[in-house]
Amino acid sequence: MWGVTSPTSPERPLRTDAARNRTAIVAAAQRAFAEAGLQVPFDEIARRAGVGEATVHRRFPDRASLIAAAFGDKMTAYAEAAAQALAEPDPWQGFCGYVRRVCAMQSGDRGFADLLTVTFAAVNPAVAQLEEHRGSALRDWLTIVRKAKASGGLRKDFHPDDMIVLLIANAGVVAATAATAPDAWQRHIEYMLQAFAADNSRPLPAPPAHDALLRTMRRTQSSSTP
Amino acid sequence: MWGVTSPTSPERPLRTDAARNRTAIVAAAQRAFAEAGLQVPFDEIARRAGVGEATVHRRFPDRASLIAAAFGDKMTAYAEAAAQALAEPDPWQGFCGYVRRVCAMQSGDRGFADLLTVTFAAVNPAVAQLEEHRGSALRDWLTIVRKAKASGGLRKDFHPDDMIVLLIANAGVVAATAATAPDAWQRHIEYMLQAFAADNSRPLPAPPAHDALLRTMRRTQSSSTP
DNA sequence: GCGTAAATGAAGGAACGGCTCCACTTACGG
DNA sequence: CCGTAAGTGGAGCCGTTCCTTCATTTACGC
Repeated sequence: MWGVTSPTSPERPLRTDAARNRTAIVAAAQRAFAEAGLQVPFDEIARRAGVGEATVHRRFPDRASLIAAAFGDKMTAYAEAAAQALAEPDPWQGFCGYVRRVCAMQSGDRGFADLLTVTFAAVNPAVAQLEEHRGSALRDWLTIVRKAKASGGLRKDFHPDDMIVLLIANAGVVAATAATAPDAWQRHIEYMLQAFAADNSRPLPAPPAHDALLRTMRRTQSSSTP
Repeated sequence: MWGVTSPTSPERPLRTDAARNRTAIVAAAQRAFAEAGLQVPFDEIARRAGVGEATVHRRFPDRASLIAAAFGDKMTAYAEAAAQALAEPDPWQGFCGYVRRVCAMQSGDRGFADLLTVTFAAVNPAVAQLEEHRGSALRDWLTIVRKAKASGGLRKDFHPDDMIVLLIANAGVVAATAATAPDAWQRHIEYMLQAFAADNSRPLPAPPAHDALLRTMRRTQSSSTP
């Protein structure tokens, strides 16, 4: 019973004032998430939107619904970035460009940084679409990796899941440094890209089981960065 | 007025029952911090120690005092690890071994992982000693880096502060994967070490200002990993 | 033993965040 | 216009966490 989740929903449309408020809430949530991460208090979002807290809860009964509404566009852009990287003529450039681009998206939006390291159970259509975009990006990523290896640019023992760990690491860096050294992530990522290059690559520990990483992303809430 | 901070303090010694409780609190805090990070609720620690919450607050008026008491030994080991790495005959092996060792310490203790990415204002002797050990490790680290560069193993454009970002990244990885893929950090670190090697190194973005990273570590609390 | 200062923890205050109730307001079809 | 269903937000409940108060218990010097 999560009510109407989109202005163009098949359900009975919202009254004009309600639709206006819904838009304001989503916009406020986008700003608040970007600045403070996915766990911003609801009352902060309500305050920014100029509505009561109850209105936020009425329109978005759980955090996942609000997150899905707030990040719909950004997740679309995320999936499109993967598709574009795939179209890049030089596969290794496509690979590097994609990694840089996604990490840059994380650095510009703390909520998005978090979002890329967490999955949601699809409790409503908006959340499901979010996860679909994630899946689409992932499928393209597998191809990006395959072609980058074939081109000789990417080391052969690179595992697609290495990107998940990279995103988690980058989310940590971005969260910690956003206020004080907002470009710190770039150097870290360039180090990683140089490590991913085929030249001079040396043996690595085995990657974690894919299942384990999926479970990692399924963690609901946890506190970690002190 | 933060009471007696060590059983061997110059102040009037604790009564035997109080000393026993203090020891139990520190032991409980070590376990709780290791499992759940630096922000474990005080009542959780009190419960584990089998004392009332008030007793914890009486002995350790603020979180920093308790953290300092709980991590005294580990910070000593941290400083010693740097000194030992310095004694290693092959400077590049010393460098790699130290990075691996410190990251392993982070992976084994979520509280310690957090601790290495945060500094505390020295409000009492125990905290001051903690920060002294951190400083000692840092001084040795500068030498480790210098010698590793001189030996030709470490790339010349490596900056000592790169380790801070690495510790932040690793803390994020460890926090996210501890429950599900506890060895995930190793592969990430090996990638980084290969990137740090002198062979085939390519240009990097400039590192952030050192001041900015110090300010980063001075952040008090923040929530980030969702 | 015993008097006393030290030590204790149950209880409670204050701040916060999620979430709900419900009396009041507003849009909008007729 | 106006009746009504939709919409709203202040007020308040519940759970959590930090921290303090204070009546009771305990260790220890004599």
